[in-house]
Amino acid sequence: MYVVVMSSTALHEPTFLILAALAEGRKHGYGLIAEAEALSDGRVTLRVATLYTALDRLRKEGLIAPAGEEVIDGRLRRYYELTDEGAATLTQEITRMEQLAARATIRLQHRPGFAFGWAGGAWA
Amino acid sequence: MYVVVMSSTALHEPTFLILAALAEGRKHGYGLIAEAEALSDGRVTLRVATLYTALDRLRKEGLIAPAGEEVIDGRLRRYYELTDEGAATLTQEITRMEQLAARATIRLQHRPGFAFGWAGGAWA
DNA sequence: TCGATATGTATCGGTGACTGATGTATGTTG
DNA sequence: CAACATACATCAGTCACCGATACATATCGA
Repeated sequence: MYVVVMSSTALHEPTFLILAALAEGRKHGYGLIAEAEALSDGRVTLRVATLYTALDRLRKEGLIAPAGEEVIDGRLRRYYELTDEGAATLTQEITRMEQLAARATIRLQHRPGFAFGWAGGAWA
Repeated sequence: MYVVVMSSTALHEPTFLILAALAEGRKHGYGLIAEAEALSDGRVTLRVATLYTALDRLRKEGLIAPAGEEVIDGRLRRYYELTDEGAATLTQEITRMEQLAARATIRLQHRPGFAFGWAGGAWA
């Protein structure tokens, strides 16, 4: 009998951005930094310390896997790719975010004094 | 001249749930625990240590404010409510989550080997 | 009546993800 | 030739979260 392990703990933003950046295909460390910055409209700059510790952690968890090494212009690139489990985790995280965002939006619209989008929004 | 302070750091899930739970109106500590559990379909149980340290932090940051105390059945209830700044932060966080979720979804659909939803989904 | 459970507040110490600083090496640019 | 960009990596510190614990009152079942 199998037991499905539900981690259920929400991903932190840097971790989410790494998985999302890898969804398109394999990338190396510095490529991930650029992709995460693009994904967040320049809001988030992945720090190298965050990146490499996260890559190591995610690899141990089986969400990503090494996908070859190349030397470009004399510099080593270590590539990573999403595993099927990583893609599943990302999908689950997306669902969580969408659902929470939708529910929070509804509650905000029920907020006492909510202005309904126009100035001085009283019913009369 | 005003400078808009962009915190830009993503909220952690417990913190987000507290703000979202308060969006409807004022609530007290244990009410927030119940509401957070409902918001997350029972996935997240706010821990009291997390709750009270978060309430204190959010109050200092001006995102929430005390909203009265009552004694119900001999037990004290301390109520909190969202400030306008807290509502703005929550709105911003919702936008962030929706945008990242949408972009991650697109990248997942571009994933090498993506099955397009049907079994053995090859074109040939 | 008495222990267990639920409600309600709060603190302490530990864990883990993130981050600033720093290190090493090579290629490019002014 | 110095500065900068690319590319790898580690260490120590911070901070939100969390398990454990504490205290008080009300309720419920044996």
